Amino acid sequence: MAFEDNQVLFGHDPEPRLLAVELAGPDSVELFARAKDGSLLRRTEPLHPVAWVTGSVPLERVEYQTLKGQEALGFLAVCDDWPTFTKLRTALRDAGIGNHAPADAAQQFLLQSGKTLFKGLPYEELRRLQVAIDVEDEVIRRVHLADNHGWSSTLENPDERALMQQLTEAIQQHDPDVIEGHDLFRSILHHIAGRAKRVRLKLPWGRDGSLLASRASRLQIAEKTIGYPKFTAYGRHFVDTYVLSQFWDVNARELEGFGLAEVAAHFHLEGTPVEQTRALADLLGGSLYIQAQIFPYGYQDVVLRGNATKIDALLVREYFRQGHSIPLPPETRSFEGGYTDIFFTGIAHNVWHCDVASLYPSVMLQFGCFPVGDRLGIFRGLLSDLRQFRLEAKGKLKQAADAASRHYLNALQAAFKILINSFYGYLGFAQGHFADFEAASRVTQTGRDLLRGMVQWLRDQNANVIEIDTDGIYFVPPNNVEAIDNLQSGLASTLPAGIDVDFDARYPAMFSYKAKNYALLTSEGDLIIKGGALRSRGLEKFQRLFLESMMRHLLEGEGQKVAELRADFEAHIRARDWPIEYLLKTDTLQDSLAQYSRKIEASARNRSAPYELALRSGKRLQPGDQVSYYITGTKKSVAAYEFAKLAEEWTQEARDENVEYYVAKLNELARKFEPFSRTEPSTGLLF
DNA sequence: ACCTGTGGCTGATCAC
DNA sequence: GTGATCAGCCAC
Repeated sequence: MAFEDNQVLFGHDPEPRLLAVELAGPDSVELFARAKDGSLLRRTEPLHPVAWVTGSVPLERVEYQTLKGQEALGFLAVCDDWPTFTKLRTALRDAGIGNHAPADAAQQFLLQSGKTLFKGLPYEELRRLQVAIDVEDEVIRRVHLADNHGWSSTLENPDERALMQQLTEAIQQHDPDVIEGHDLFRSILHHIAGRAKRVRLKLPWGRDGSLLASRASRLQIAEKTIGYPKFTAYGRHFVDTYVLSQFWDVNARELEGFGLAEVAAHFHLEGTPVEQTRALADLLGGSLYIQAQIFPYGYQDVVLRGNATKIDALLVREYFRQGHSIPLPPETRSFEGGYTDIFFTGIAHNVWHCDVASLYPSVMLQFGCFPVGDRLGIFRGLLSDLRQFRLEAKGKLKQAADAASRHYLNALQAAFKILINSFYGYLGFAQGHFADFEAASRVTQTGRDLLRGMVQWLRDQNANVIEIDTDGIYFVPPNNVEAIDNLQSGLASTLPAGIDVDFDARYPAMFSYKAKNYALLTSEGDLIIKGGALRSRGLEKFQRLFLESMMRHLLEGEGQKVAELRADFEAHIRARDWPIEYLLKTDTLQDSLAQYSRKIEASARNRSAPYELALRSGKRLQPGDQVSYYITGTKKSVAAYEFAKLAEEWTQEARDENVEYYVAKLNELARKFEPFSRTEPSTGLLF
């Protein structure tokens, strides 16, 4: 059976080639689909929005159904139409009645029908339009367009109003399913909508001729909350490659900045901005196209919603299909996480790494850590199927001959991986209806126990354990050939069934600094640096470069060269002959400027340079925006927020960077690592 | 309006 | 100076 036939995962209605769902009338949605001959199909279907409720409020045109089981959200309120649904939501809130009432029509329809977008529609058949704009003095001068079938065009018109009119016509004529752009929401569409309003031009970008619309929204990406205007156009999806880049970097942490030029350079993408945008969307968006076939959300929302939320929607869809009640999200409580420890700091040689293959998913399945409220066992079934599917997809990927199926299978396995890895997080997700903090706690407890057992076993074999973090161990193997031969099988035999350990890498040398902070030298001579203290973007570039060179010296047994390195860096700072980029600090704003000011007013936070600069310069910066700055003055101790200047204020002529301040920083850094460069060139005695 | 989790390190600021 | 606190970023 193909994975696509799994109805819990891909939905219980296999209707193929759907493109979009939109609310078309009070009680109907319009469905868009791509016919095999390439034409656009449209039809309407009825929609009766539903809400899950703990009790009822009397309201006309609302009918209540009793759901199976004993969970708190035990009734389904079925509304005649959308206005009634809106009234119901208000009434429920006013009456303080617990409920779950998804306020998105496409989600409602997809959830109820079991349909999803894009099933059986090859990625290439999606009509994607890429947009970029040239802005000079706040005025839009040119619009660059391209699509995924080889067409491209640049619109240019000194009359801005006419230019945007041309753009609108191009969109209507080209009729894309997806509009892609880099910083599409916060920059491109924001500009276009702003300018259009100014010149009193309407933007009928919808497939029914309706106008481009927007509302303020926020995006949670790891520790960052990014404010943005969420634009919508009827029958189309907006995909922002800036957002894709942000999500990608949560795991990679490799991007210095998030502008198109920087991101494209990082991925070695050639061509014009629109071509780079398309390439980025292809590179980072593959799994989202699969996700759209799985989750009851529009494509645009699949991109913008969090993984735990999407898993919740899968569970709710299946409970709806079975007419079963669902729990309210449980009361939150904190719980302990992974086991992290460090047993040796300094330089070690011949370092091995082993880790437990997908620790948390394995623990959940082998130790039965599942949501207590999931009476139908959907969570367990999904997780177990997904694991199986991912293995199968990877197997097929190995055998796939043509590029298109390789691309598809790779996207498929990537989507499965993302989902699998989100299941543990879902257990501790405060808004998850089936969240279970006890279960989450058992998962991590079991993980910690397993790791402790592994560490003890390795020590019993006379291995030297250096550092561990959650599911992996760095260690120096015993000095005994037979013991080494049996290390992997021996360790494996101590572990429970279903818990597999991989010995996945060996390194000639490791610099172990602090927990979650270390550097590895590969046998190819590459340096792998981990941890905020050693490679954070919060550090100035010269500090990162110093650390990198220093660690290379340490790992290559040339610690004596570090003193020279420090002197060289100091000379450059004093000579002021580095580009200013070496001295810039770049911070990402988390608060809005107004929030910052309020907090300062209330003494709820300290002053900080990037916010002060943003306020002083009058720039309208939002959460998620980055500010690059350097420190001026002459004394080594200065309050950064008083002496900071924006990067763009710096000039070659003035060169007013604070030399003493940066030299002091360099010396502080060198001093911190000085003990490690004094270590004798290793004789292997350390391990 | 939106949200997957915990653990750990560092620099900046500020009260003492 | 020192310690506490916050913000930011990173590992898994």
